[in-house]
Amino acid sequence: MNTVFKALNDPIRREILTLLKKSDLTAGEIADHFQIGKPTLSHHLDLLRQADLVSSRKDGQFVIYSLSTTVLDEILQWMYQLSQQKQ
Amino acid sequence: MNTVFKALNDPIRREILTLLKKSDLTAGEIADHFQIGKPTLSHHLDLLRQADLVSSRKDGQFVIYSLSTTVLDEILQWMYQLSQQKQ
DNA sequence: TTTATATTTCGACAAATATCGAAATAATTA
DNA sequence: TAATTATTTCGATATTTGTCGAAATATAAA
Repeated sequence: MNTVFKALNDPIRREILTLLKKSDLTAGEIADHFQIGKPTLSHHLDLLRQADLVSSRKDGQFVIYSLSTTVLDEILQWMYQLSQQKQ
Repeated sequence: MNTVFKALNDPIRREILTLLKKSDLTAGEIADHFQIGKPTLSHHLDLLRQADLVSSRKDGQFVIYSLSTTVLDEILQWMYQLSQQKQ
């Protein structure tokens, strides 16, 4: 839970998730969407992977990233419980 | 959105939300649940309030905190969109 | 095998963050 | 009014985080 909220606590990482929602992308393709260096992006991807918010697979010299939704569902569950009105 | 994820990115602050889900509490009552100083807790409450995740009202010399769910609902919405399978 | 491309790791640094004790503010009680 | 209680603000500090350039690793192409 900690790692997930940490991973979500950054606009670039949240934008990465939104990009990956549309389609899988290589690290380079993701980097093209932002004005930050490759090492920085690689670090962001690492944090997202640590939180199990994305998965990656190697394809030749490329690394392809995909969105993982399992953990998101857990957080959704937690937030839903909180947001329910008490009675 | 930034301030909300920032506020949620701390176990103590998330625990505070869970406590407030059960009932409204004064700053002191919240502090009693944790092994941290009053100034630190006051700071946590401030971040939660900045994110509109809690509201506060004064009652004599006490300050009573309550959970606010409006912003949680917005985040829920965002996460739900992400978690939905693409087709 | 050399060169080029894609990505990550390393080392460093500036900015942000959590924490604390002391002091300040506000309201209550003696 | 003086003393007490509840909470926040202030100033300082240690830790974490985002960022970068350079170097390392891995694969593909010439």
